[in-house]
Amino acid sequence: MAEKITISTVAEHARVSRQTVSNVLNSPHLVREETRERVLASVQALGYRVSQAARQMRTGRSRLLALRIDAVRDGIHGSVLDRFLHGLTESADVAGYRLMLYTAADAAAEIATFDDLLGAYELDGFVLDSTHRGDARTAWLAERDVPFVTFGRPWGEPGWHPWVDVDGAAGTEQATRHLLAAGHRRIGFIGWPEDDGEVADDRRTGWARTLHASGLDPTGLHVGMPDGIAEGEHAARDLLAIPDPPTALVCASDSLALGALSADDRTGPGRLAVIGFDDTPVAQAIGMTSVSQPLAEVAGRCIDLLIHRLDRTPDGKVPQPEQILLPPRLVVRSSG
Amino acid sequence: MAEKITISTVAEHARVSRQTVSNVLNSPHLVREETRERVLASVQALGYRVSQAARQMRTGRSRLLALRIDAVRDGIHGSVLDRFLHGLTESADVAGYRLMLYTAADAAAEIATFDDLLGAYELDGFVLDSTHRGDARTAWLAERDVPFVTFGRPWGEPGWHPWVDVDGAAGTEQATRHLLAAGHRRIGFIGWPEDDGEVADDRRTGWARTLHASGLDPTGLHVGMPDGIAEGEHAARDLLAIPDPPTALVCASDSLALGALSADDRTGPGRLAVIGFDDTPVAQAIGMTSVSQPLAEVAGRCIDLLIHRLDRTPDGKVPQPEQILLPPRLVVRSSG
DNA sequence: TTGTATGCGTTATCAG
DNA sequence: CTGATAACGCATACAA
Repeated sequence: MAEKITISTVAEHARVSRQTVSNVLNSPHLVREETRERVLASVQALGYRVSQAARQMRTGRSRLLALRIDAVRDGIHGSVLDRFLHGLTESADVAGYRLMLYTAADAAAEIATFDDLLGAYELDGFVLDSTHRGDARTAWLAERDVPFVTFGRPWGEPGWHPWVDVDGAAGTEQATRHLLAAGHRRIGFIGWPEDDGEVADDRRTGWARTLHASGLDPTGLHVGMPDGIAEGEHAARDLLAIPDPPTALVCASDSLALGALSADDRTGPGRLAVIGFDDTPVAQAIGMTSVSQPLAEVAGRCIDLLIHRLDRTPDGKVPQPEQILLPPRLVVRSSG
Repeated sequence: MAEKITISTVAEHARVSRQTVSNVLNSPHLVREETRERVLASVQALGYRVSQAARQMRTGRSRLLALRIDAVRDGIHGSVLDRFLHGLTESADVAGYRLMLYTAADAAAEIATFDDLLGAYELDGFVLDSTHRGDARTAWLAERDVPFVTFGRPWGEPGWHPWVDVDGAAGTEQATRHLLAAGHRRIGFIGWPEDDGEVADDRRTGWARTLHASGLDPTGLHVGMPDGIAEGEHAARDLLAIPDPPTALVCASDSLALGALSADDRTGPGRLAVIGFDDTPVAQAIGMTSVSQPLAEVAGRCIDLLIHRLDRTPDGKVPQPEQILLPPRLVVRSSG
């Protein structure tokens, strides 16, 4: 076992005081170039690393960020979280932060966990997702001045905290435009029920406004269903049964789209065109056209915003929260 | 902002010494029942939480475990990691540990990260996955006496470190038995190339031995391909082209199985039966029979083994490493 | 059983 | 620019 290498070890080795080493690390501008290089060389030579625990004790900051990881509700969504997680870890890493995971069954439990994590580990910030109007979690955190970002808009008042989101309406708009360009004129939409939240509205809106902009009437061409394959199939059957049925469908999720695809047993050129949302592995697997969210970028921006908020804290004043809305990208495959 | 609640605050509130509070927390048996309850009540009342940073400084233990999260190579595998991750987080939580994430491009980078994490955060242990024969990571960790478990066997000498794994051969055996029971006699196997590692061998073995046990000859009925949909389709076409072709296929992954499925355009009773492996969302989505790994249990056992190793460290002697091999479960759907 | 003293590695303050 | 000193919150040996 190698001896523990502390800041004193380095100081001795570089023949300076302990404090100078600390300065080299934390306030390089205070130290003469020559000295700094010597110290840095010693740091390298000894393989010294600052003890986060000791630093944290002194500064009250842990350089730790936290993210909730849910039980897998809808398996099909797994990969979204997956890619997001990787992006977060990587971005946090380059900024000198680490990501910690926690679980919670519901919002109340999550808030209790905030308290725990803050008390025990002095976490520097949180990344939240699946936010909704009047989210109790964001209110709790804001009230205590805990830094956080959300992946998802606070639909009520979009400006009050930092967030990053993907423009769902722009996504369904792209999908709809693509179908229009392919010659479709009767384009339906399968989404989630009206009262299912703002994301549902958002995605439907992009489709509806695009049809309108082309002088087409979306009335009667959309149906809302809970998310799921069977639900998608059912919804598609309903839409195909109306007079002058749609020749193409835009869907709010890959699950719905997958179901829709199986509702049509025609093959060849006359086949129903279907576009999904999220570009999950399922879509990739079966060659389904889908709207892809730029998750790595979302993650990167989340970290940026959070770090920015963190680094400015010493000023005393909280900076103006920033918001970033990212466009998704249509991945065209064979289904539409 | 509420005042910082330290062990002294609690001591005052409970009218005992600071030390007594510490004892209540760390060595309850040293404290009289009555006193202990009073202290615990104060802890509750004040919402006190021990500072991990301070504790860590004293004890050298962080109550932090680390896991690598890769870039998504094969999207279809995403959900496996996902469920595993959730299981780990949850199990670690109940044991009083937290999970930290890190990324690394390759084994060398991962080892550098070990060093970093150990030096800066004094991590208590690591959970590794995708281990292989002669894994440099496990050797490095073992050499430094760093506690770790792996999800996956060290195929060379199975007994030298704690691990949890899923019995792949048992999985393909179940799949093959299921097909035999359904009346199939010509059952093929699509796996990975011979030199693709031990997992590939393992999964193929289960299939082959089951056919043998039924007096059937597996010769010429299997093909190895890199993982992928297109590869699966190609492999299936090859197998269907031989004289007396298979009527059913067991596959080493859902990707391969998905491809295999699309290689057969027959419908109805005569259709090629296909069974996948991993029970990914894709399988669930399209109703494909697949072998499911008990990921939550794997995660739980990993944490158990790790904690066990951690808690015994004070003894001085390293306990005998334990190994756990878990059986997978066949999820029967419509494809086979 | 309880209290007292000390140190873990770092950073902030302040004097040189 | 550099060096001494205190303090962060907790746990441990030791004495009472």
